[in-house]
Order: sequence, then C-alpha cells, then structure tokens
Amino acid sequence: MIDLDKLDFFSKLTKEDISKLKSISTQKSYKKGEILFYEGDEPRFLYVLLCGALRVYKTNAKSQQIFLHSLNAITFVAELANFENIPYPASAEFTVDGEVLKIDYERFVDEFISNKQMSLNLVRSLSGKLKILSQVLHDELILSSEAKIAKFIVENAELFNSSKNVNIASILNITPETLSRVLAGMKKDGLVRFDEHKSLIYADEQKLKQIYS
Amino acid sequence: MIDLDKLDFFSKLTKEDISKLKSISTQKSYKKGEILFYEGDEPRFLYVLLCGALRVYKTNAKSQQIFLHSLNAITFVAELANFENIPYPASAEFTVDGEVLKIDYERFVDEFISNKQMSLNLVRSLSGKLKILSQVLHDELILSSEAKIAKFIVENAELFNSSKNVNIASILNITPETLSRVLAGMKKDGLVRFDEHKSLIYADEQKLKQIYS
DNA sequence: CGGTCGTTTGACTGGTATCAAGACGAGTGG
DNA sequence: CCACTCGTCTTGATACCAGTCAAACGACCG
Repeated sequence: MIDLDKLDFFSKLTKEDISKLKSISTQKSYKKGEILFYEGDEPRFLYVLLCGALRVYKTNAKSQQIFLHSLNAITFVAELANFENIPYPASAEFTVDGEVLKIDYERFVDEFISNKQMSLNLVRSLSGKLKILSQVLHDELILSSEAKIAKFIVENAELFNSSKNVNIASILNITPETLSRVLAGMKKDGLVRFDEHKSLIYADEQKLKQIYS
Repeated sequence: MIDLDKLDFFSKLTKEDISKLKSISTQKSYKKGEILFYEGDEPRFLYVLLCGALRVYKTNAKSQQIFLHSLNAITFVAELANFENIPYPASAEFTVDGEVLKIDYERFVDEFISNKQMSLNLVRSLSGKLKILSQVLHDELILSSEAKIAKFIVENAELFNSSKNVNIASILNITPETLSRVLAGMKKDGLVRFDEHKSLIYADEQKLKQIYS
C-alpha cells in the first residue's frame, strides 16, 4: 500500500487533512487489464489513481472501443462524474498494475469543499482534463486519417517506431488497413522513409505539419 | 454597463473582492454577430460573459464551421485557454447582443488564486464545461446522423418544432439534405408524424431512444 | 404574381471501414 | 539449415454513410 503522506499530489495538505482524507477513503490494487469502471456506471467513489495507468475509451454501437486518452498517476479519475452526478462518460481499464484511492464522495464534499489546497488540485485537474478532451475532440472531429497519422509521427516519433501498426491504429481510432495505405502514400510522396526493418529513418516534418494544421 | 454587485455570479464575493475585481478588469459590449475570439488566438484576458449568448464552434480544413455548443450568461468563457496557456481551441460568436468582463488574467491569478469563493466558481464552471464537452464528444463520435436526429427530437422537441431544418442541421453538424432524408425515413417507419404545416404531432419516444442509446 | 428562401429528391462522390486473400518475416522444431 | 507456422502487414475489391451538386418543388411575402 502506498502511503499518502509520501505523495507530491497531497504534499500541500496539512497532516490533519491527510488523516481526514484517510478516514474517508480506502485503497485498492488492480491488475493490468482490470476495469476500474464502465461507461454508464453510476459513480460511487471519487477515485485518485495513485500508481499505474489507465486507458480511457468509449464504446460505439458496433461494440468497438474508441480510444480517448491515457491517464497516468497521480491524478483524479473522472471526477467530473462525481461533481455533475452523472454516469461515467467512458470506461477505464488498467494498462499496467495500479492502485487507486477510493474516496467517499459525500464526505469528501463536506470536508474538503472549501479546502484551499484541494480546490487548487481540483481546478488544475479539471482544467487538464478539459485540455485533453478538447484535444481529442479536435483530433477526432477535424483531422482526417492522414492528418491524424501525420500528427502522430511528428509528435510521437519514438512511440511510432516502437509500436506495432495495429496498436498505433487503435490509438488513432482508424483501421490497420487505413494506416498501412496512408503510410504507403506518404512513402511514395517522399514524406517519410523507412529502413529495411520498417524503422522510420526520415520524416519531412514541415510537410507533415502542413497536413494537420 | 452592468453592475457586478448585482450579479448572482459574484454574490458570494466580499465588497473588497468585487472592487479588486473591478480594478483589474474592464467591460465591453458586443453586437450580435461579433466575434469574441477566434480559434487559435492567444488568450489575453479571462472573459466572463455577463449577458447575451455565444455560439462556440470549430473550423475544419474546408472552412466549415462545426458547432460545439452555446454559452449563456453568466459564465466564464474559455477559461481553459488561460489556465493552460494555450490558444483558444474554438471560436466564439455572439448570437445576440452581449457584454463581457475582460479580466487581466495575471493579476487575477495573483489576487484570486486562493480565493475560496472564486475557486468554487471555477470548479463549478470547469466541471460544467467538461460535462458539455464530453456530451459533444459522445454525440459527434458515437452517434450516427440518424441517432443525432432521434436524440434531438426527443430532447429538444420544442426547439425542433420552432426551428427551420437548415438551423437544426447546423446544430447537429449534418447537411439539410441528410436531415430531410432521415426524417422522411422516420416518417415512413411511423416513428414520427407531422401535420400539414410540418409540425411534429407525434413521436415514438421509445423507438427513437433505442436509436441513440 | 413573381421572387426568394427553404425543402425535397436524385445522381454522384469521397473517405474510410470491411472482408478476404496474399506476402512477409521472425522464431521454432525437426 | 530448411520448412513450417504464426502474427503482422499489405493489397485489392467492395460496401456504406454522409456530403456535394443540381434541379425541381413549395410556401410565404411584398
């Protein structure tokens, strides 16, 4: 079990606040692949991801998962659902082993609603989430498949090289076939070059950026 | 000019806080159709919409506007951009005459960052925005045109009846042609019925809901 | 009664998914 | 060292949803 006192995330809280927090919450460990909650579930606790990472996704009518983003410790998780008292708008699955703090939300409100430090944490967290979401919205709503791929190459070159195409495709919410075809096109146009082992050895950043901006 | 003291939004602030706020801000009026900011602009002030309403939209590669949502007074506007120090992620246009409070953001941070009431306002505002955005994300990412229309009919029956199809289409980010065709289909399947003046006189809520959930 | 704005309809297009088959390449066991 | 196999990538044919373009139609307004 992780000790809350040791965490940066709570470092600005007083000793009393920390014990207050401990008294209204429990900790739980999860294995890679386990689900923290499903889209549509009613929120019962306010979650803080203490360690590990989550994959956040929505499910469409054809039961396909639409990847939204990853969450890394330490951060509140889906606090929106608690604040607005709505079902979780997406599902969260552990991509590695992790641990969460499960806070009794009602008591949290009572005790911490006017806590200066906690408010700051919340504002920061909410604002960060908004940034992520508006990013997702932009990528999914405005960008074509080609543009998404171009952006991914420029902004995630390493990840691009270390991942299999299937995984990249699922991050970008496109099919592997589309990814393959677009990359073939880019190769033909000289925007990218690969060595014999399919590692990216050259990318025309300028032209790639033009595609997505 | 609207007097800040009179507004519910600031009612929990002390008299000193209000004058502090006044001293670091100015008020400005806008006419219907004017733009508060464009997507991509650098934020220079923290805006509070004091009266009127804004249409918030993004622009795609073909210069088409993608409607995201409306904002009604009184609310912070795009505070995300200030907090995260990023360009505005969308454009905002007045749909009626309005008035905004333009707050010097740097000074706002200095003076109000640890103000209890203001923090609460911020948390509430951010959380509300997050809810809206995740709603938009769901509608645009998960729902088909038919599903969007079904949802709109169920949840906005009055607006549906009082608006021209062109406007409904632009709210739903679909073309008038698609709207027309889908409605024709629904009529054929008996999901909706219209009188001679195209007013909706019957809608099979159950079946419509099935389409979008 | 003519003009304008909005709606409807049809034919076509485009982007991406889907389905199916083949090609490739790295690791494995004979 | 070869051949087999499995996972992955590529390629082609086809399908589908919604957008585009164009024309006809309708309704209301001055």
